[in-house]
Order: sequence, then structure tokens, then C-alpha cells
Amino acid sequence: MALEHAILVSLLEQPGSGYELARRFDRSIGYFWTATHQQIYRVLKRMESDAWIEAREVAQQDRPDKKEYSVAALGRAALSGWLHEPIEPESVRHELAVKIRGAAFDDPAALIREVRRYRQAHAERLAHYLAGERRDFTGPEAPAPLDDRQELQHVVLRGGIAYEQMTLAWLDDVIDTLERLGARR
Amino acid sequence: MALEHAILVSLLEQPGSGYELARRFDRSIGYFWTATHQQIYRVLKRMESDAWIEAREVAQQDRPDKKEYSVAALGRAALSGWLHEPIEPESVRHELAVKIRGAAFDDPAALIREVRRYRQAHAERLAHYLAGERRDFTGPEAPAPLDDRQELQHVVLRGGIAYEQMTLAWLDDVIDTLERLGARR
DNA sequence: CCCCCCATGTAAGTAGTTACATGATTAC
DNA sequence: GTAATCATGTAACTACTTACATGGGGGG
Repeated sequence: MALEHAILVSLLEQPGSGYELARRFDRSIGYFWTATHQQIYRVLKRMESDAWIEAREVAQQDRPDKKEYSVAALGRAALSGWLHEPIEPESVRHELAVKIRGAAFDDPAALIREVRRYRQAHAERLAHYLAGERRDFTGPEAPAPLDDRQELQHVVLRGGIAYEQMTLAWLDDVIDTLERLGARR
Repeated sequence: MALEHAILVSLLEQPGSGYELARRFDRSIGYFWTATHQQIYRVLKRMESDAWIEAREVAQQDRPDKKEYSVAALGRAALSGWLHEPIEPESVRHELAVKIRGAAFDDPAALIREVRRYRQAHAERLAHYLAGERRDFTGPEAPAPLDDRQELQHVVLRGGIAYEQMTLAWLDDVIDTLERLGARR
């Protein structure tokens, strides 16, 4: 149960409305924690009634008004407490791995097409990460030196980049294996 | 919703009871799909009433009797249908990444101890995977050549190994970064 | 006029977790 | 006797997903 904490981090980085949070969970923080707008609004309500966050009505021209949330003292305390808790091992859900093992009881070669499409999606995500890294951390427009917040965002992004590179290499391995099994039939 | 399918794959690899499935979800298939025994029993009931699987009462000596499940024709068909569906992108939940970004608003150096412990857990998992790989696929006791099922299990395990190696390298990067930020205060 | 973006929600259902419960057998 | 393993479940709760709903503004 860390959606609350992901929201706290995002609101500390930048206060915003439920809608804006939902956008961030499609990119940025969404690269390592996903949530839909329905879930976000529900959790925001709970967090507000627990006084973890405070809402401020913001009137806007040319677009609907919004409620801008920011982190209150209790929210900061809750985040701090959570940060000091032990890091729990992640519970893994890797659908493709199940499919690959399941392919032994169906047609391994039939998976190749889907794995290629999946690989393409990861290649695009890697390119997106690398562009973001140049823009925010390593390119000529990036601030130097980076402050703590930026250093920590950068090391998380490096993790995403490493993950995508590893995944692409493994998917090549998977495609080779599936092709080899198809050829020997 | 792939627990059903993970169970189908596991039962095709080897029929077994709910209890045995729960054990497998602690290792083997559990490396890429987790489930508790409560959840497994619930889903097994549904799968049996949908005629995806069949139960057989097995009397045992020295231990309680059990219900051994195996995959029925409808279950095989359901698995085959699922295998041909598009591979959906995984929804990411990476608590440590949230904590690292959150540390910017607390004490980055305080995370180091927990990250080291977390790294240790991943190092052990990698060692476990490598031992399993030698035992089942690359060692002198392993069958050669491998059949389709073993080749596919092996490529999935190689994915797990690659993931752990990548994770260890990234965690070293994280620890370095946290130490650097601690030192410059 | 229709579609897209901004903005916020409700309702219903599915999936997953945590706590509790039972009962047999084996090992110390 | 008491702890551990085998074996199967119920109950209550929390988290998450999917579908539906509303309404203003801007662009083609």
C-alpha cells in the first residue's frame, strides 16, 4: 500500500490537482508506480480527511477550476515514517514469463510475433527514458551541479534505463530461443 | 488476471494439490508470479466449477489425503486462447524507487542501511537462480539435449538471472549516490 | 457539430491480503 | 507436550480495475 506515499512524494516535488497527478502517473512517477484517476481521486479524499494533505481551490481562466493539493505536516510525518520502514521485497507479476512457459503446451513459434511487438514497446520506452535523461540530467540544458532531489531522480531513471536495456537483451534471447524451437520441429 | 493461467501452466508441468501449488508459488513459478494458499484454493474452486481442471482424491499414508488437480480439455483451450492474446505491458510497482525519490524530503543517508539489506536479498536470490540453472540446465547432471519445455523454462530463468544481475549493479549505483549525497552535507 | 483536453467524480465488480480456523502426522 | 509439516478452508478487508457520468472550453 504505497500509492499514498507515491502521491506524497509527487506532491512534495510539485503541488497539483488530482487530474495533474493522474497525468504524472502516466509518465514520470508512473514509470515505477501506476494508478488511474479514479483511484487517485479516492485516495486523495482519504488523505485529505486524514489531514495528510490540504486542498486549495484554484480558479483558472479558459479551463475548469481545480483543487490544488499540497502536503501537510501529518503527511510529511507519514512519509518519513514510511521511509524508515524496512524495504519489502516486491511481489512479482510477470505475465510474459508465464506465457513463455505455457507455450511449451501450445505453439512456441506463435509467440514470436507478440514478443517482437512487446520488444518494440520496450525499445520505445528506453528511447523515451534516454531523451528524458539528456533533457533533465546530462544534456547542455540540464542544471549543473544537480541538487539532492535531481540526483535521486536521476539514479531512479538510471534504474529504469538499466531495466529496459536488460529487458531488450533478454527479449532477443527469448526470440532466438523461440525461433530455434520452431526450426527443429 | 493471470493467476488462473499460471496455475494451468503449473498443473500442466505437473499435476498437484492446492498445497503443492502454494509451495510452487514460493519458488519455481513463484519467481515471476506470486500467490498465497488462500487465493490459490479460491481460484482452484472456480476453475473446477468451470471445468478447467479436474480433481482426484488421493489417499496418502503418513500424511493427510489430498485433492490432486489436473488440467481438463476446457482448461487447455482457455490457456491456448490466452496465449494468443496480445501481451499487455506490465503495470509497474517499484516501492524502492518511490522511497528513493521520497528520500530527497527526508534523510537520503538513512536509506543506505535498508538498501544494503535489500541488495543482500537480491544477491541471495541470484545465487539461488544460478544454482538452479546448473542443477537443471547447464550442469553435468542436466539432461542434454533439452526438450522444448526445458528450453523455455531455461530462457525464463535466464531472464530472472539477468534481472538480478542488473538489479545488483543498479543498487550499487544507488548506494554510491546516497553516500555521495550524505558526504556533501 | 464533434472531438479532444481539462477536471472530478460514482458504482460495481474483481483481485489480492490478512487474520482466523481446523485437523492429521512426524520429530524432538 | 510442542513445534513443524501437510492439507484445506472461511471471513473480512483493502486495493485495484472497468464502466459510466457530467460539464466547460477550444479547435477544426
